[in-house]
Amino acid sequence: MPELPEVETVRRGLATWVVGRRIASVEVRHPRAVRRHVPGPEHFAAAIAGRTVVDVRRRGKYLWLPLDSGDAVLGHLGMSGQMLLQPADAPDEKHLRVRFGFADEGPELRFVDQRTFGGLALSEGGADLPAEIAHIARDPMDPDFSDTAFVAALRRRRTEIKRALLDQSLISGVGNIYADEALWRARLHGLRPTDALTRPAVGRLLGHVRDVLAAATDEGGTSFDALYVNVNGESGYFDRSLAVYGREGLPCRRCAAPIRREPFMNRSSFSCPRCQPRPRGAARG
DNA sequence: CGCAGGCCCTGGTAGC
DNA sequence: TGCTACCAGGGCCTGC
Repeated sequence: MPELPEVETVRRGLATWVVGRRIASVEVRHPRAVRRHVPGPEHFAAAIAGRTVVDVRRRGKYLWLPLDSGDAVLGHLGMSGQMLLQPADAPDEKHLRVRFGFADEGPELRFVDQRTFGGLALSEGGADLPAEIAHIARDPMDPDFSDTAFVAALRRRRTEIKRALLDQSLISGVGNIYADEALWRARLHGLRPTDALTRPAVGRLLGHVRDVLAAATDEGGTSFDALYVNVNGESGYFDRSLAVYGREGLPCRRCAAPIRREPFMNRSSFSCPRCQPRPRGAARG
């Protein structure tokens, strides 16, 4: 569920609360949370303890905390990951995975993750950009994202447009929710073949992707339940603004046709049957 | 190489 | 009531 707007909301919260603070202790409560850190949980904890957080950065759905050692704590929230600032004496969350205590004895940083798809790792020398995520494309809010290169790369693909939007090596930060929302705004069905889209059509779609990501970030992200929250445990409000996602059977906000839901990659796609006609030859869901 | 699909997880809920 | 089945889904990995 956390896509770019949700991760950016968390990044901003962390930037406010942890930059400039020295980490005094690291406690890994569940080894799966640091499974991407090959040297293991003990190494993870030892390499971070004593270091100061100097920044909080993001690319797509990945976050990282550059440390004064030149390394970085790299994190992904997966589906249910949370980064929470909590008083040190607050009771442990049920799904607390990693706890960071600070030398100033102020609020702790806690990584909480119910479904454990998320995780943390120490990226050696990764303060600027962790090598582990070098394959992740820039996201569309990155000032160095190239629109023309994206349009060209997308049109070279031999796949469907929604699959391309979800491909983090082509454009990062977009997940199932915002892909559906951007496609609705662009009046494109997700099964449209990428190589049949014109440059202007892809350019318009990219504009809608950017618009919906920006609007959702302004609202603090989207949340349907208590799983996604910012660092203070608060939910965003963008779910009120969704046009198609999760709105099966409800009227399209443009034309009032009932929103349809179709199976897609073991999950669901939502679209308007009138504004977003299924392309010729595409199998019915 | 590009692309498609399986798998990892667990809490909530629908259905019987 | 209590059980089971299913669903949510991002990214890594494998196989074609």
